[in-house]
Amino acid sequence: MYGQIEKVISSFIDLDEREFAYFTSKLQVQHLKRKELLLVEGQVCNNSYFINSGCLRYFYNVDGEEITGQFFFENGWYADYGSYLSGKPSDQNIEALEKTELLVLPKAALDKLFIEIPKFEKFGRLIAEKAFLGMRQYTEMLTKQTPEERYLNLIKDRPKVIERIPQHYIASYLGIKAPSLSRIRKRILENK
Amino acid sequence: MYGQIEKVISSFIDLDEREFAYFTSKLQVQHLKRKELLLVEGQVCNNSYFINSGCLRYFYNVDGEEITGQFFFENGWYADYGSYLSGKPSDQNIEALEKTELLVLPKAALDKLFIEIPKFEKFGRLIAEKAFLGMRQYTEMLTKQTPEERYLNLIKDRPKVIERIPQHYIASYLGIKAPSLSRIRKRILENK
DNA sequence: CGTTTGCTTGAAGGTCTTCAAATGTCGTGG
DNA sequence: CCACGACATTTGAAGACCTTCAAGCAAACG
Repeated sequence: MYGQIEKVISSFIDLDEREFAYFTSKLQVQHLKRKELLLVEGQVCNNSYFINSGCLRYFYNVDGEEITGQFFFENGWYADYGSYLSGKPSDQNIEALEKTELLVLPKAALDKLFIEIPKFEKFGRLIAEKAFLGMRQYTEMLTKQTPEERYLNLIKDRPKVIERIPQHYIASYLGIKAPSLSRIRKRILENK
Repeated sequence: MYGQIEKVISSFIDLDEREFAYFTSKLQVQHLKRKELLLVEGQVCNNSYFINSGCLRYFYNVDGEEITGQFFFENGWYADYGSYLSGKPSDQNIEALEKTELLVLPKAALDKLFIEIPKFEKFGRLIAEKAFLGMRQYTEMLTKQTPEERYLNLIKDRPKVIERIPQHYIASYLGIKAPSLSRIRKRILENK
């Protein structure tokens, strides 16, 4: 039931058996169907989620058009950090792209863990640091690389995205439109 | 000498007088002239910096061209988080745009504080969370807004940038070239 | 007061977008 | 398990916006 979460937590902090059992006692399982929404714009994100299986994407709306911000796969964490931290309504939507199983960690539970087991404060810091670095990397990708370079690097660095995600979502994630990505793929094939 | 740093720290965690004195005992003062470099690509960032006065910008090179990533003003913090956390060489350069006074907090000192005064672990988490939100906001600005919207919002949200930073750095920060920003400004003036 | 640095402007060129239509693929219900 | 329908991808043509290159002008630092 608790999949790989112990391994993932252990890569951040050392917990003994009792602490881990206490931690898992806070978790709930949640299932999502393909295309089901986990969070809708306007709601407050009061949980963080560990992905046991499946995958999620988050997106936001600009002039009625969806922009995809990121994809999350099994053994990853998701929360709308902005809403989660501030308690304000989210401007994100989060959607399951496949049948997905989540472990839900309510904010109240994690806040309590920060106090009861101070090691978790470090866990919180490391998660935030990692989130920051991921976001910076994404930003630099958008500013440093041409669309074609972005796509080639995505193939190299995150093949899961190429294999499992519909192309028009990938295009949006790369900052271009679906027809442009299609033409980029054609160009790459022709130059091989 | 320690300017506003006490106030800024207090907004994150509560320290008593002794703890704060212990904290400041770790700090060193550093002065930079206009255009002086604080960190050069390839060096490891082993400090974090509190800005007493002046301002900094960080930039990185892409095909010989400088891209400006962010500006930092008095009472702000700066560190190249990527290099700081990993111990790997930085790919950033950091430059003083004005005569600048810094308080230097060595990484070793902060790591020691995490252990000696556990409250600092929370400080570290809050700083990381804030850094993440700032980076996400910047990314969404780049993806959601047109160049003209970005410039208008910058005027509204961060007038200091408009007043104190040369225009071609602002252009780079907004993801466009200097001549384009110049034309945007012209367009705005004409439509008033 | 000179020299460096930054800003503006024009013309030409490139790349992505838009719009639209045709083709292809995949998931679901029968 | 098949067939249908919805959704996704590809492609063409035209257009928009930013960039490039280059030159002239303005401003500001020392």
